[in-house]
Amino acid sequence: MIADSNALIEAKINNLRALEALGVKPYPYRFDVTHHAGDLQEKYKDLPNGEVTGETVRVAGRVMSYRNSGMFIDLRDASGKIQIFSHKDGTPSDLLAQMAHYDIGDIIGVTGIVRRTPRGELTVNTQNVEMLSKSIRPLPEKYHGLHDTELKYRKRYLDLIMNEESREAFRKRSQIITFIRQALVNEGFMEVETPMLHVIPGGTTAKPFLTHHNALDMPLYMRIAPELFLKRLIVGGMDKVFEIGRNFRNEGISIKHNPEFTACEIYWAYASYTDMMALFERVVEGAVRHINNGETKLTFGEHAIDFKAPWPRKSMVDLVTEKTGVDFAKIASAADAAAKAKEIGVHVEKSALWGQIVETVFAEKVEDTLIQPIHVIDIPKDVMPLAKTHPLDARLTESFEVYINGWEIGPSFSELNDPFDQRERFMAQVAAREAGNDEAMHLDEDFLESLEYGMPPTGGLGIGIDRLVMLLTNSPSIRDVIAFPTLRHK
RNA sequence: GAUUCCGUAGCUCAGCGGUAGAGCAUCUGACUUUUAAUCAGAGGGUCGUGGGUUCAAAUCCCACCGGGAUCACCA
Repeated sequence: MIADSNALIEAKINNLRALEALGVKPYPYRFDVTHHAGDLQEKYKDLPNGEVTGETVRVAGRVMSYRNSGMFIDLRDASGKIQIFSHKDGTPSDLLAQMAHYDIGDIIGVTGIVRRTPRGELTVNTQNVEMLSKSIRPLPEKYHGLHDTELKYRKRYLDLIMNEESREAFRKRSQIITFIRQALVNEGFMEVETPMLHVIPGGTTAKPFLTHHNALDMPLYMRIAPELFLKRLIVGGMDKVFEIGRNFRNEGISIKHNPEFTACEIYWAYASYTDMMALFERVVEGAVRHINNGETKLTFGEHAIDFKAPWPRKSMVDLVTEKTGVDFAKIASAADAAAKAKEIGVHVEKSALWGQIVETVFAEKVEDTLIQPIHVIDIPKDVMPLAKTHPLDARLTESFEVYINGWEIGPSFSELNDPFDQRERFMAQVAAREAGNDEAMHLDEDFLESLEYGMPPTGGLGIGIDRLVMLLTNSPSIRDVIAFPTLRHK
């Protein structure tokens, strides 16, 4: 019955059989929980040692520790821990006989009186205990928890049972997403859902996953970004929309990349990128305060990061100049730019455009130094095919990317709504694709048609939720904030 | 994809050419106001898999499987 049975599992099954022999049903249907451990800890935090309350509670959770032959049990639920006390003089003997067959890992429900022991531990004095689910597999080592990274990712439930840091990271993830959603709704944005199965993958440059619809007998791509559909909603008159959801990119896996990841994309009609910068700051600073006792300062690794807005705004070209001494704004041709890049030790492709060269130099020389939050603005048009041309420099766009801890947290721009300009940009992408760049965008005629009906001037914004959660939970790997990261099949 | 490190009991880890080890967990017993409970005893292993070198391999070499890290594309 158990695929990989061993002596430890057999011992627990023996306990299960012993309970059944005593008339206990090991997998009953429900239990009325009246209190949670964490709430009781909070409610009675000032209860003096040795005091007994008059409160009878019903708590349920997992047995994490079993001491003095079961007289003391540490019970943990989603909110925290509470001790269970069953003294032989105060507990019915038939109940004690059952409890002798309890194991660490079992899920039990306890009815009893709350007190604080003379040693200071908040405790429920047993009146009744019920087996709610018999565990038949051994838990990992109680002190060190589960360290093995592969096991943590493949059996996340064990990681969550054993490691408080993991529970905390996923609690905070939920709080961050809930905060962002609520903050946007409070500002009048409407949450929408757009397709994850795309006929044409669009909205960014990335390699897609390809799948197939049987009934329609046609290929479909998993979305790499929701952008083009959200803009269609803007065309349709939904002036403030956002979507929080999964994107899929068929690219390398790393400490900062998972093939499926969560992004929040926001579109705001009649706004421009400056409005989006302020919105970005409100949302992220607010999220930090929300999970950080109202404070804006957090530590990530060796860095102290202050999320307090406003964040500086510096153009990508100027940042490159500051770091390298080379002012690419004064270099007109791609060939000269490439030569200059080579001079300062940055390798660029022969076919690279001016904007691609600037971005490459930025990525190699500047990115890692941007620890405190900053808006890197006015990104070259060559690498931003969906952003409005900058009114003061046609080589640039009205755009920004937020960098924190040297990571790009999210891109944003004034959305290109000129259908003629957009068509030209798509054609440039098509040319790049034909020249061998398999990440270049596809031509999306249907999207162009929607722009031709007229899209208002619009600000757009994307936030990489996983990276934001990493930052806010001091998690060095994206796998620490994605419950079930993509792994090779074993 | 390249480079590099790791894989030993259910878990956390030692051992790194000469009989497979510890702690927790498990089992038996003691103990009944403990909290990494304690004390006494016991059981538990195809050292990731397959090949090779050697009198002898967990240990050295090669391949493969799985994982981590770094690098490249990318949020």
